[in-house]
Amino acid sequence: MPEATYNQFCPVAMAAEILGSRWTIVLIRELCAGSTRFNDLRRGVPRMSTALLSKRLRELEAHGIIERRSVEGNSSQHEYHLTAAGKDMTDVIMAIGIWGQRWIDTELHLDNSDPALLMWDMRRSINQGALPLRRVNVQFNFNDVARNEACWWVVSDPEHGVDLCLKDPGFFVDLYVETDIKTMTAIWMGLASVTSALSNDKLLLSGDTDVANGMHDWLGLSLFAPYEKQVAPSD
Amino acid sequence: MPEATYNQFCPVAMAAEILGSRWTIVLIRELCAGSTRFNDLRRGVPRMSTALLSKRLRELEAHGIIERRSVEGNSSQHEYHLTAAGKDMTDVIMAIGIWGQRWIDTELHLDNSDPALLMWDMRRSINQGALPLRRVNVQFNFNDVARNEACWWVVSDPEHGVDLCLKDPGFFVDLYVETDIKTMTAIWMGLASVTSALSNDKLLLSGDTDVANGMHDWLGLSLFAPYEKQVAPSD
DNA sequence: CCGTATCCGGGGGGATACTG
DNA sequence: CAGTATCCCCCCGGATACGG
Repeated sequence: MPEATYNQFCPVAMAAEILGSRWTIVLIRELCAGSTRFNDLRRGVPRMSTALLSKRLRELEAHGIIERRSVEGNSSQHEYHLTAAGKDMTDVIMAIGIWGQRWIDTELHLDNSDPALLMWDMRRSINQGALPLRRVNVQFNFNDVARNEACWWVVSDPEHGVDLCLKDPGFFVDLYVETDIKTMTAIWMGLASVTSALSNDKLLLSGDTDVANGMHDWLGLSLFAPYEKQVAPSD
Repeated sequence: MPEATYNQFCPVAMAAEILGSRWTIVLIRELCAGSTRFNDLRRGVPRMSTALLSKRLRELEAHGIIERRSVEGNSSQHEYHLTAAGKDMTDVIMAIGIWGQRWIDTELHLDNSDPALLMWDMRRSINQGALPLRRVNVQFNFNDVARNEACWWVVSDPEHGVDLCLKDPGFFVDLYVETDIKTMTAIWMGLASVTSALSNDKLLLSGDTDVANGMHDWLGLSLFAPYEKQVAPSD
């Protein structure tokens, strides 16, 4: 945090002194999305070093945006929770995200999309209510991604929530999803639909027909998917 | 602008790559407030070097947020206008400002408030409709500010708009406003009222009674004044 | 799992001077 | 008025290794 402050009384400038440092906005987004544990936060900001993450968390705490709590029973475990001020920051994050969704040309960013991050975000928005009332295991295969990050399992269990695995959990696979990372990202961001990707042969579903047909329901999208892009894509 | 990008497809992260560099948020605020000329922008971000201002303007242009136009008749004069994308950024600036107004403790910032910046902001929000339909000249005296920035004249003319002068324009003075910089800033930010400052003897008005009595009307406040602070001030 | 400590390079950006 | 040009320091933040 630069003590080289803007020296302005304007609330925008004062808030900008917090938001202006690298990674802070993205980190707050991850906190607003619900992550509370250090390693969960890491998954949402994978390219941020642990040292910097730790530093930013202390800064946010000092600014009264988050609160650090010990997990009961284990004093070396901690959780980071948004304060009232932090929850109120959701409005800021949404405004920023809506602007980005509407005005930033995405082509470039789609190409080097990180599968781990995509799956981490997708996991969070899976709509269990649209899945059968039993354990459902969906295997995602990305055909254009390095082998060690190409295959993911999303296990939805009415009792345990949704789990994301990079190792085969060994369960029966209800649905196989085969696609490339760019298509999957575009769908999740609301720039393409399951239906259109299927008819383009960019997306292949095999397995349980009901689960396959319901994909556009149980696959929740990005919070910003509803906001239509206002600029034409570059290609 | 760091090419060291966040490498995330999330719209929040993509927008944060623009907003995250120093001064950018404050500069966009000034653009949203209506400044279009280089030197007008400077007055809104007085501590920013011209070199950096120029650089940021080029970046904003590259991002499609502003458009640089030549002033007709003089090709060496330029104006910076928000594009549609830039105008849409107003929502982001408002969200940030509202958050700042509600949650940031202002005490520290009020103390080193810059009178030039305050007057520049105040000038913009003067409500001419609440002033007599003639030229009105209000002289502000700050009793705790270095001599060369202590005295300002605000000249409102129905035909020419509102002008701000640091040199005596020589007109008859309709109203003298005597106060300290902290009080004036607090009033403009909505943290104090003209009435309360008068009764505290922090503010002294002399001259035309009508203009004095109407001050809380013609003195428009900060855009963020209506939003109530959610945290108790530190002192 | 949950961080801290330390090193170190690159560049962001402040200051100053100068031009058309 | 509207910027460029240049210097150069400092510190942000990436990388790596290590402790509880």
